[in-house]
Amino acid sequence: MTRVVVADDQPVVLEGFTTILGATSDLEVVGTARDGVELVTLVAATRPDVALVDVRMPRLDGIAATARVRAAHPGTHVIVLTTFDLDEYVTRALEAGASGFLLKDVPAARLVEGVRLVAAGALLLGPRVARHLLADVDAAPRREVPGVDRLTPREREVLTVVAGGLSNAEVAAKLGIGEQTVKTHVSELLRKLARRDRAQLVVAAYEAGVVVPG
Amino acid sequence: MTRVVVADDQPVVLEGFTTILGATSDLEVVGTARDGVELVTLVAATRPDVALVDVRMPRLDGIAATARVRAAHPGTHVIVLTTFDLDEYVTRALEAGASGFLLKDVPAARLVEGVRLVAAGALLLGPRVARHLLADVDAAPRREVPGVDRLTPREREVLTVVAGGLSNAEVAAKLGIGEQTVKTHVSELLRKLARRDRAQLVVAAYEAGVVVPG
DNA sequence: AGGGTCCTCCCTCCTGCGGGGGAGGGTCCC
DNA sequence: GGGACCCTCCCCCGCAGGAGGGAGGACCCT
Repeated sequence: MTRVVVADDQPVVLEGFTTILGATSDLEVVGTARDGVELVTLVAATRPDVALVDVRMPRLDGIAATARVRAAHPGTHVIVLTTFDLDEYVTRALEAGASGFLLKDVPAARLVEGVRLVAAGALLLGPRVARHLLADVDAAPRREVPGVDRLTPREREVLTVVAGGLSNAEVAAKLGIGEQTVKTHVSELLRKLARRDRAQLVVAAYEAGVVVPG
Repeated sequence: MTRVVVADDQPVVLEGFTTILGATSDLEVVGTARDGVELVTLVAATRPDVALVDVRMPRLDGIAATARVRAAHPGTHVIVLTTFDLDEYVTRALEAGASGFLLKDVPAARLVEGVRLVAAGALLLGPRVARHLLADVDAAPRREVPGVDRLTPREREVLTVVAGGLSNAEVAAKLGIGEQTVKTHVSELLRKLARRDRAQLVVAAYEAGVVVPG
């Protein structure tokens, strides 16, 4: 059962969302709030899986409320509700820890699906927001690790898994190949990246940005 | 009715996804492909709403196939299928125009929900991918590593050096102590941080922010 | 049709690593 | 004085990890 709270200053919106979510067997609305302050208190009291939060609210707006909720209760994923798909809210909301956006006139089916996916930890964005975000990805800070560019796709994949701290046998199981094959890939990684053992391989992976901490 | 095609070189995957999607009333699998070239032809012929595409395929890989599909038919939204939700394919796939990622062992319900949302134009990312993309936006979210606060000063020091990829003998030389002593500290680190080997210790160090890449 | 790359898997050999013990000396504080 | 830590060092032992080979099949490009 996924537990949800809804925050909006418009009673009609509150009513609508509660009705839709309450009609779904695996979703449950455990509370509603009419402003940001109420929301923060409500989340602290009910510890919901998902919070639907309007951007525009009295006393404490949706962005600030999202930041407080995320800071105090990381287990609660926030979906920001907007009337229009305004880009300027998007970045700030994401920085505040929001997991997704929905328009207030979203079809019932999509609302339900979105809540479920966000509860599972997914990030849910509209198409325009996506492009906006991708611009930042290109600026990802990576250190030059000599040899990473000469890795084959499979080797890169193995590196990622090894960098998670898995043993050869575990890597083999995860990739569905033999342990001997993993050893071959690892040896090749050590040679190409000029490292000595898998611990140094983990270091190289973090330096190269193949994995990101956090 | 949402029309879907599936592309994967593994018949079992093809079969599984087709069965799941076919059992849903508003989804319809209108074709399958075993490699990228087949996929491009299939999309041109059927104009589906969503294409589920494996990253690893013969002849034309999933990334390249995605780029061609998106260029020729922007109305078709692509979901990339991966074994992991965080690997070197993610960024390239998004640049190629993919709308989302799903693990091959995704639960049926989430698969169906994901397909519907992507068909509607949403961007769908897993939790780890989301963090990856938000790495530059989000302000360095240091993960809580249980036990790191119970380390003695010397242990913390050893951890930092070990996280540099040094062997026990090298750590000993660097700290001016015996190798046996280093082993004792390392064993203690493994125990307190609940890790198995020094590779996992390196991971823990990066997660805890004891060392910082870049 | 052939050369090159990649992925896959097999073998032997040996070292470094980590588990599981024990033990002495140092400081600090009760 | 007697704990309670912390740092230091020692032994034995089993094993995963890595070196150094070889080999077959699939694919790609020319």
